[in-house]
Amino acid sequence: MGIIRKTKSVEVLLNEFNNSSSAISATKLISKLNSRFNKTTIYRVLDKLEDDGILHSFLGKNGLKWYAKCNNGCSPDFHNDIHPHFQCLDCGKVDCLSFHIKMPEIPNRIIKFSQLLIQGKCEECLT
Amino acid sequence: MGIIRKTKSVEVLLNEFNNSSSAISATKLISKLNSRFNKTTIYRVLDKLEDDGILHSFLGKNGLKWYAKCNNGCSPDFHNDIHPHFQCLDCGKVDCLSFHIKMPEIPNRIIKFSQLLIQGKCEECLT
DNA sequence: TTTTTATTGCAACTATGTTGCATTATATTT
DNA sequence: AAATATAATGCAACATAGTTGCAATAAAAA
Repeated sequence: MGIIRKTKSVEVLLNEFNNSSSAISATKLISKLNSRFNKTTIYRVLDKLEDDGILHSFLGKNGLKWYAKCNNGCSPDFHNDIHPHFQCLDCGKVDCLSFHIKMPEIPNRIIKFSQLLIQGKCEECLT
Repeated sequence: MGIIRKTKSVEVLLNEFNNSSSAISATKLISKLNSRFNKTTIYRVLDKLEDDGILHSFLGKNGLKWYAKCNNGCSPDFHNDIHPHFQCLDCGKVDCLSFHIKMPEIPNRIIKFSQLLIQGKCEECLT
Protein backbone atom coordinates (compact mmCIF):
# COMPACT_ATOMS: atom_id res chain seq x y z
CA MET A 1 0.00 0.00 0.00
CA GLY A 2 1.09 3.51 -0.57
CA ILE A 3 2.79 2.82 -3.86
CA ILE A 4 0.39 3.69 -6.62
CA ARG A 5 1.33 4.35 -10.19
CA LYS A 6 -0.47 6.94 -12.21
CA THR A 7 -2.29 4.69 -14.59
CA LYS A 8 -5.30 5.31 -16.75
CA SER A 9 -7.53 3.15 -14.60
CA VAL A 10 -6.65 4.95 -11.39
CA GLU A 11 -7.23 8.30 -13.04
CA VAL A 12 -10.58 7.31 -14.52
CA LEU A 13 -11.84 5.73 -11.33
CA LEU A 14 -10.84 8.68 -9.19
CA ASN A 15 -12.66 10.85 -11.65
CA GLU A 16 -15.82 8.85 -11.20
CA PHE A 17 -15.75 9.44 -7.49
CA ASN A 18 -14.88 13.10 -7.80
CA ASN A 19 -17.87 13.63 -10.06
CA SER A 20 -20.30 11.81 -7.83
CA SER A 21 -21.85 12.93 -4.60
CA SER A 22 -23.18 9.44 -3.93
CA ALA A 23 -21.41 6.19 -3.33
CA ILE A 24 -20.84 3.90 -6.30
CA SER A 25 -21.10 0.15 -6.39
CA ALA A 26 -18.32 -1.97 -7.84
CA THR A 27 -20.76 -3.55 -10.28
CA LYS A 28 -21.88 -0.20 -11.58
CA LEU A 29 -18.32 0.82 -12.24
CA ILE A 30 -17.68 -2.46 -14.00
CA SER A 31 -20.68 -2.16 -16.27
CA LYS A 32 -19.86 1.45 -17.03
CA LEU A 33 -16.18 0.92 -17.72
CA ASN A 34 -15.93 -2.63 -18.97
CA SER A 35 -15.12 -1.52 -22.49
CA ARG A 36 -12.04 0.25 -21.21
CA PHE A 37 -10.90 -1.88 -18.29
CA ASN A 38 -11.15 -5.44 -17.20
CA LYS A 39 -13.29 -6.07 -14.14
CA THR A 40 -10.31 -7.60 -12.36
CA THR A 41 -8.46 -4.34 -12.79
CA ILE A 42 -11.37 -2.36 -11.44
CA TYR A 43 -11.66 -4.54 -8.37
CA ARG A 44 -7.95 -4.29 -7.77
CA VAL A 45 -7.75 -0.55 -8.17
CA LEU A 46 -10.70 -0.06 -5.82
CA ASP A 47 -8.99 -2.31 -3.31
CA LYS A 48 -5.82 -0.33 -3.53
CA LEU A 49 -7.53 3.03 -3.27
CA GLU A 50 -9.21 1.77 -0.15
CA ASP A 51 -5.95 0.54 1.30
CA ASP A 52 -4.51 3.97 0.69
CA GLY A 53 -7.31 5.71 2.54
CA ILE A 54 -8.69 7.43 -0.54
CA LEU A 55 -11.91 5.44 -0.72
CA HIS A 56 -13.87 3.59 1.90
CA SER A 57 -16.06 0.61 1.21
CA PHE A 58 -19.12 -0.91 2.78
CA LEU A 59 -21.80 -3.43 1.95
CA GLY A 60 -25.18 -2.38 0.66
CA LYS A 61 -28.36 -4.25 -0.14
CA ASN A 62 -27.80 -7.88 -1.12
CA GLY A 63 -24.23 -7.75 0.09
CA LEU A 64 -23.05 -5.65 -2.84
CA LYS A 65 -19.86 -3.72 -2.32
CA TRP A 66 -19.99 0.05 -2.52
CA TYR A 67 -17.27 2.65 -2.49
CA ALA A 68 -17.17 6.33 -1.69
CA LYS A 69 -14.54 8.97 -1.26
CA CYS A 70 -13.08 9.52 2.17
CA ASN A 71 -13.36 13.07 3.37
CA ASN A 72 -12.00 13.39 6.84
CA GLY A 73 -8.35 12.66 6.63
CA CYS A 74 -8.41 8.91 6.40
CA SER A 75 -5.17 7.03 6.25
CA PRO A 76 -4.26 3.48 5.32
CA ASP A 77 -4.39 2.59 9.01
CA PHE A 78 -7.39 4.49 10.13
CA HIS A 79 -10.63 5.32 8.47
CA ASN A 80 -11.89 8.42 10.10
CA ASP A 81 -15.30 8.49 8.54
CA ILE A 82 -17.23 5.48 9.63
CA HIS A 83 -20.51 7.16 9.01
CA PRO A 84 -23.92 5.65 8.29
CA HIS A 85 -25.00 4.98 4.75
CA PHE A 86 -28.48 5.33 3.38
CA GLN A 87 -29.69 3.13 0.58
CA CYS A 88 -32.91 3.75 -1.25
CA LEU A 89 -34.93 0.58 -1.66
CA ASP A 90 -36.57 1.93 -4.81
CA CYS A 91 -33.74 3.36 -6.89
CA GLY A 92 -30.85 1.67 -5.11
CA LYS A 93 -28.86 4.87 -4.66
CA VAL A 94 -26.53 5.05 -1.68
CA ASP A 95 -25.57 8.21 0.14
CA CYS A 96 -23.09 8.81 2.90
CA LEU A 97 -24.79 10.45 5.85
CA SER A 98 -22.70 13.02 7.55
CA PHE A 99 -23.42 12.31 11.16
CA HIS A 100 -21.74 9.96 13.56
CA ILE A 101 -23.36 7.34 15.71
CA LYS A 102 -22.01 6.98 19.18
CA MET A 103 -21.04 3.36 19.58
CA PRO A 104 -21.88 1.85 22.93
CA GLU A 105 -19.23 0.06 24.91
CA ILE A 106 -19.37 -3.70 24.67
CA PRO A 107 -17.83 -5.55 27.57
CA ASN A 108 -15.16 -8.12 26.74
CA ARG A 109 -15.05 -7.23 23.10
CA ILE A 110 -12.82 -5.04 21.00
CA ILE A 111 -14.54 -3.07 18.31
CA LYS A 112 -12.50 -2.72 15.16
CA PHE A 113 -15.13 -1.09 13.02
CA SER A 114 -18.82 -0.89 12.53
CA GLN A 115 -21.14 -0.17 9.71
CA LEU A 116 -24.64 1.14 9.83
CA LEU A 117 -26.79 0.70 6.77
CA ILE A 118 -30.12 2.47 6.77
CA GLN A 119 -32.61 1.48 4.10
CA GLY A 120 -35.72 3.26 3.02
CA LYS A 121 -36.99 5.76 0.51
CA CYS A 122 -34.85 8.61 -0.68
CA GLU A 123 -35.98 12.13 -1.36
CA GLU A 124 -36.48 11.66 -5.08
CA CYS A 125 -38.40 8.44 -4.75
CA LEU A 126 -40.76 9.85 -2.14
CA THR A 127 -42.94 11.84 -4.49
CA MET B 1 -46.64 -16.43 4.36
CA GLY B 2 -48.24 -17.86 7.41
CA ILE B 3 -48.92 -21.26 5.93
CA ILE B 4 -46.17 -23.59 6.96
CA ARG B 5 -46.36 -27.34 6.91
CA LYS B 6 -44.64 -29.39 9.53
CA THR B 7 -41.92 -30.89 7.44
CA LYS B 8 -38.65 -32.46 8.44
CA SER B 9 -36.63 -29.54 7.14
CA VAL B 10 -38.57 -26.96 9.12
CA GLU B 11 -38.26 -29.03 12.25
CA VAL B 12 -34.53 -29.60 11.85
CA LEU B 13 -33.78 -25.98 11.04
CA LEU B 14 -35.79 -24.67 13.95
CA ASN B 15 -33.87 -27.08 16.13
CA GLU B 16 -30.60 -25.62 14.97
CA PHE B 17 -31.67 -22.17 16.02
CA ASN B 18 -33.10 -23.33 19.32
CA ASN B 19 -29.82 -24.99 20.19
CA SER B 20 -27.70 -22.00 19.29
CA SER B 21 -27.21 -18.79 21.17
CA SER B 22 -25.45 -17.22 18.19
CA ALA B 23 -26.65 -16.41 14.73
CA ILE B 24 -26.05 -18.99 12.01
CA SER B 25 -25.07 -18.34 8.43
CA ALA B 26 -26.96 -19.89 5.56
CA THR B 27 -23.77 -21.45 4.25
CA LYS B 28 -23.02 -23.10 7.55
CA LEU B 29 -26.46 -24.64 7.64
CA ILE B 30 -26.03 -25.86 4.10
CA SER B 31 -22.69 -27.50 4.75
CA LYS B 32 -23.97 -29.05 7.94
CA LEU B 33 -27.22 -30.36 6.50
CA ASN B 34 -26.49 -30.97 2.85
CA SER B 35 -26.65 -34.72 3.25
CA ARG B 36 -30.22 -34.44 4.44
CA PHE B 37 -31.59 -31.46 2.53
CA ASN B 38 -30.96 -29.70 -0.71
CA LYS B 39 -29.52 -26.22 -0.40
CA THR B 40 -32.50 -24.83 -2.30
CA THR B 41 -34.76 -26.23 0.38
CA ILE B 42 -32.68 -24.71 3.13
CA TYR B 43 -32.72 -21.29 1.50
CA ARG B 44 -36.46 -21.51 0.99
CA VAL B 45 -37.25 -22.63 4.51
CA LEU B 46 -35.09 -19.86 5.95
CA ASP B 47 -36.89 -17.38 3.76
CA LYS B 48 -40.24 -18.59 4.92
CA LEU B 49 -39.30 -18.61 8.57
CA GLU B 50 -38.19 -15.03 8.16
CA ASP B 51 -41.41 -14.08 6.43
CA ASP B 52 -43.29 -15.58 9.32
CA GLY B 53 -41.39 -13.56 11.89
CA ILE B 54 -39.67 -16.54 13.44
CA LEU B 55 -36.19 -15.69 12.21
CA HIS B 56 -34.59 -12.44 11.22
CA SER B 57 -31.75 -12.12 8.76
CA PHE B 58 -28.94 -9.70 8.18
CA LEU B 59 -25.70 -9.49 6.26
CA GLY B 60 -22.38 -10.22 7.90
CA LYS B 61 -18.81 -9.98 6.70
CA ASN B 62 -18.41 -10.39 2.94
CA GLY B 63 -22.13 -10.02 2.41
CA LEU B 64 -22.95 -13.45 3.78
CA LYS B 65 -26.48 -13.95 4.97
CA TRP B 66 -27.02 -14.80 8.62
CA TYR B 67 -30.13 -15.79 10.50
CA ALA B 68 -31.11 -15.73 14.14
CA LYS B 69 -34.21 -16.33 16.15
CA CYS B 70 -36.52 -13.41 16.80
CA ASN B 71 -37.20 -12.85 20.48
CA ASN B 72 -39.38 -9.84 20.94
CA GLY B 73 -42.68 -10.68 19.38
CA CYS B 74 -41.86 -10.21 15.74
CA SER B 75 -44.57 -10.69 13.19
CA PRO B 76 -44.57 -11.12 9.44
CA ASP B 77 -45.18 -7.39 9.12
CA PHE B 78 -42.93 -6.02 11.75
CA HIS B 79 -39.58 -7.09 13.03
CA ASN B 80 -39.34 -5.81 16.53
CA ASP B 81 -35.75 -6.64 17.15
CA ILE B 82 -33.58 -4.62 14.85
CA HIS B 83 -30.64 -4.88 17.13
CA PRO B 84 -26.94 -4.62 16.35
CA HIS B 85 -24.94 -7.69 15.49
CA PHE B 86 -21.38 -8.35 16.46
CA GLN B 87 -19.13 -10.41 14.24
CA CYS B 88 -15.73 -11.62 15.35
CA LEU B 89 -13.11 -11.02 12.70
CA ASP B 90 -11.07 -13.96 13.97
CA CYS B 91 -13.53 -16.81 14.40
CA GLY B 92 -16.38 -15.38 12.33
CA LYS B 93 -19.00 -15.94 15.00
CA VAL B 94 -21.95 -13.58 15.04
CA ASP B 95 -23.94 -12.60 18.10
CA CYS B 96 -27.07 -10.54 18.49
CA LEU B 97 -26.46 -7.66 20.87
CA SER B 98 -29.35 -6.91 23.07
CA PHE B 99 -29.38 -3.16 23.05
CA HIS B 100 -31.10 -0.74 20.72
CA ILE B 101 -29.54 2.11 18.85
CA LYS B 102 -31.54 5.27 18.64
CA MET B 103 -31.88 6.10 15.01
CA PRO B 104 -31.54 9.75 14.16
CA GLU B 105 -34.17 11.49 12.11
CA ILE B 106 -33.24 11.97 8.49
CA PRO B 107 -35.01 14.80 6.73
CA ASN B 108 -36.85 13.95 3.53
CA ARG B 109 -36.27 10.24 3.85
CA ILE B 110 -38.36 7.40 5.14
CA ILE B 111 -36.48 4.79 7.09
CA LYS B 112 -37.76 1.26 6.52
CA PHE B 113 -35.08 -0.58 8.41
CA SER B 114 -31.50 -0.36 9.42
CA GLN B 115 -28.78 -2.73 10.29
CA LEU B 116 -25.73 -2.17 12.39
CA LEU B 117 -22.87 -4.59 12.07
CA ILE B 118 -20.05 -4.24 14.54
CA GLN B 119 -16.88 -6.10 13.81
CA GLY B 120 -13.98 -6.85 16.09
CA LYS B 121 -12.69 -9.47 18.46
CA CYS B 122 -15.01 -11.58 20.55
CA GLU B 123 -14.45 -12.65 24.12
CA GLU B 124 -13.00 -16.05 23.28
CA CYS B 125 -10.62 -14.73 20.65
CA LEU B 126 -9.30 -11.99 22.92
CA THR B 127 -7.00 -14.17 25.00
C1' DT C 1 18.09 3.40 -22.74
C1' DT C 2 17.87 -0.35 -19.87
C1' DT C 3 16.13 -2.50 -15.90
C1' DT C 4 12.95 -3.22 -12.29
C1' DT C 5 8.56 -4.02 -10.77
C1' DA C 6 3.73 -2.60 -10.49
C1' DT C 7 -0.29 -3.07 -13.27
C1' DT C 8 -3.21 -5.17 -16.61
C1' DG C 9 -6.02 -8.55 -19.26
C1' DC C 10 -7.57 -12.93 -19.81
C1' DA C 11 -9.47 -17.24 -18.72
C1' DA C 12 -10.76 -20.13 -15.45
C1' DC C 13 -12.54 -20.60 -11.12
C1' DT C 14 -15.13 -20.13 -6.45
C1' DA C 15 -18.97 -19.11 -3.84
C1' DT C 16 -23.52 -17.54 -2.74
C1' DG C 17 -27.77 -17.60 -4.02
C1' DT C 18 -31.93 -18.21 -7.53
C1' DT C 19 -35.31 -20.34 -10.93
C1' DG C 20 -38.22 -23.69 -13.39
C1' DC C 21 -40.15 -27.87 -13.30
C1' DA C 22 -41.31 -32.51 -12.30
C1' DT C 23 -41.89 -35.30 -8.11
C1' DT C 24 -43.18 -36.06 -3.38
C1' DA C 25 -45.27 -35.19 0.97
C1' DT C 26 -48.61 -32.84 3.87
C1' DA C 27 -53.04 -31.41 4.90
C1' DT C 28 -57.88 -31.09 3.61
C1' DT C 29 -62.15 -32.83 1.86
C1' DT C 30 -65.31 -36.30 0.84
C1' DA D 1 -59.80 -44.25 4.78
C1' DA D 2 -59.33 -42.79 0.15
C1' DA D 3 -59.22 -39.04 -2.99
C1' DT D 4 -57.96 -34.48 -3.89
C1' DA D 5 -55.59 -30.12 -3.58
C1' DT D 6 -51.57 -27.78 -2.92
C1' DA D 7 -47.28 -26.85 -0.38
C1' DA D 8 -42.58 -28.49 -0.11
C1' DT D 9 -38.67 -30.81 -2.12
C1' DG D 10 -34.80 -32.19 -5.17
C1' DC D 11 -32.39 -31.55 -9.11
C1' DA D 12 -30.09 -29.33 -12.74
C1' DA D 13 -29.13 -25.36 -14.68
C1' DC D 14 -28.38 -20.70 -14.19
C1' DA D 15 -27.04 -15.88 -12.44
C1' DT D 16 -24.00 -12.83 -10.29
C1' DA D 17 -20.11 -11.04 -7.47
C1' DG D 18 -15.81 -11.48 -6.71
C1' DT D 19 -10.97 -14.03 -6.87
C1' DT D 20 -6.59 -16.27 -8.63
C1' DG D 21 -2.60 -17.50 -11.48
C1' DC D 22 0.05 -16.22 -15.06
C1' DA D 23 1.91 -14.14 -19.07
C1' DA D 24 2.11 -9.60 -21.25
C1' DT D 25 2.45 -4.66 -20.72
C1' DA D 26 3.37 -0.15 -18.91
C1' DA D 27 5.27 3.06 -15.41
C1' DA D 28 8.99 4.57 -12.80
C1' DA D 29 13.83 4.16 -11.39
C1' DA D 30 18.60 3.44 -12.49
